[in-house]
Amino acid sequence: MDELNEQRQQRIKKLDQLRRAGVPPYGGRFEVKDRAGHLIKLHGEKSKEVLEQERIPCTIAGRIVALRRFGKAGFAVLQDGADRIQVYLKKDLLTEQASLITEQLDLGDWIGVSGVLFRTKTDEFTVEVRQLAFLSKALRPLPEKWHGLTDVETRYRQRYVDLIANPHIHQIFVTRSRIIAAIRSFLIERGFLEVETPMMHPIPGGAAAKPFVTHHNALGIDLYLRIAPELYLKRLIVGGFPRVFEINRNFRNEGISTIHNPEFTMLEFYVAYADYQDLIVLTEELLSSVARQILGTTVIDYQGATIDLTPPWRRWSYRQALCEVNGLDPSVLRRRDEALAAAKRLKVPVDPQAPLFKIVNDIFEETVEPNLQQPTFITDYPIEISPLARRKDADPSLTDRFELYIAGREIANAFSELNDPLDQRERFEQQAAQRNAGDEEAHLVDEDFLRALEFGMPPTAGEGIGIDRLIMLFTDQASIRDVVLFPQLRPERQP
RNA sequence: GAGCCGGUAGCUCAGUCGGUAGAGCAUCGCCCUUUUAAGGCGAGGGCCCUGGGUUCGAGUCCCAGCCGGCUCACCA
Repeated sequence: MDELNEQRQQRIKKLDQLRRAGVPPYGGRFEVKDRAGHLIKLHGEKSKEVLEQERIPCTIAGRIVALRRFGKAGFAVLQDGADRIQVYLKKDLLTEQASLITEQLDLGDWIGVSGVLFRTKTDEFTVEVRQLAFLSKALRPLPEKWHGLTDVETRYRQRYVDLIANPHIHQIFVTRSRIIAAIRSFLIERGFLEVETPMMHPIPGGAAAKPFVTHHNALGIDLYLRIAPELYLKRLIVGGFPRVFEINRNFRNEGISTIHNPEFTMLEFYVAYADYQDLIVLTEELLSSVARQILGTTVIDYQGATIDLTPPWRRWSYRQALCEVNGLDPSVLRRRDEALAAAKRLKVPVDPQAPLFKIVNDIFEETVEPNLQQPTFITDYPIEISPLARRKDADPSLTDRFELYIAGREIANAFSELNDPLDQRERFEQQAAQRNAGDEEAHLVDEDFLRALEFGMPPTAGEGIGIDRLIMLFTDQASIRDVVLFPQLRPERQP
């Protein structure tokens, strides 16, 4: 018999013993009157004498994560959410049935207890148990108490165990939830309406990416899991909602890495009558206020580097940044031969057949992006790589667009939206041509979206923020898998 | 997709030159009514990721594969 089976059998044996004693091993309702964290906050600082005098009753529940028994008494540590509290189980104070339950307890079991708060000889804040309810039996042992669970594969595959064994992981996901809640309330306070748009699209659009395909049987059509909500949110601006946002999943059928999960969470928001400059200010306010609210500071530590989110952040135009970082003459932006030569000199691998904008962009991504550690708005992107953005009035080869970089990564992408339906049709057609030329990620022509624009979309600015990467930044995590509860992995062999 | 690293008890890890598979925690038994990595004595527990090969003999060497991590490529 292998070891897991042996431990499982032992626990099933205890489960039977509970059942024979009339204790259901998988009980029903338990009236929790207190939370460990709240008790600690309210009474955790009180002295032994004060606690003895006040005799504060309490009723809590949780999972047993530590058990120290000696003869006719023992201590258990209950995990209640993010908090742990010690309980004292003394035979003299318990009913016969409760004593019997105590004898059958294992690490991992769930119990509910009622008792009185006190302080032990060693000054530990503790519940002296008078009543004990058995709530649920764990058949599998918890990971080792000292090292916990560290095997990354098991941590991701069995996140439930990771969350039990590693309180700091638990905390990351609490923080994640708080950040998203803070973003949501920031936007709602500013008059945004939260909406939900389709996850299944007949035509994937709003980003350059490879989609997942699925099939609807009754309709007899293929559908695509959305790569972005953008085109639907803009339809809503056309429909007359002046401020909308959506926080939801996007799906992209591409590689997996420390910064890519096939499904990831995206915030997109759209503001009618505004332009991308307004969004620069809004983004500074949003991220710095969330940082203050959740982390208590706008100066954060990310993977050993200090990042200052105190506004204002640097604004740097795409072309200027490219030339300044590499000491290039602006003529490289106009002449393909010069751009190729610059790429070669800078050791940026480029396709010699590629068009000018592609060569320039490759140089940009290779040389500028990784150096943008402090928050930086890169503005005025070329039109060829911005098929949904409005042209700059002063220079129609550029767009009213910015991307926000922090810690060398793109965190946000925003622009004044293209609301000219005729220009949008031309851009789609250019994209379609790029697609025919072999670019699988170029946009498809979305006739219904064009129809919507023809009904008239007010001037609008829109932005997308990658929530997972933002959470990584705010929780100092190097891998997206550590901020996504159930990251995508290859299926394991049936356990 | 490529390169590098890893996979040994439930967990965390050792395993030398190829020679009967080890520790701590966990589990089981006994002792113990204020411990906190409780303690003491004793015991059980292994598909060494999978499949081939070399060898008298493979956890160890070779080949192929599976799973994971990191780096790179693509991307947000």
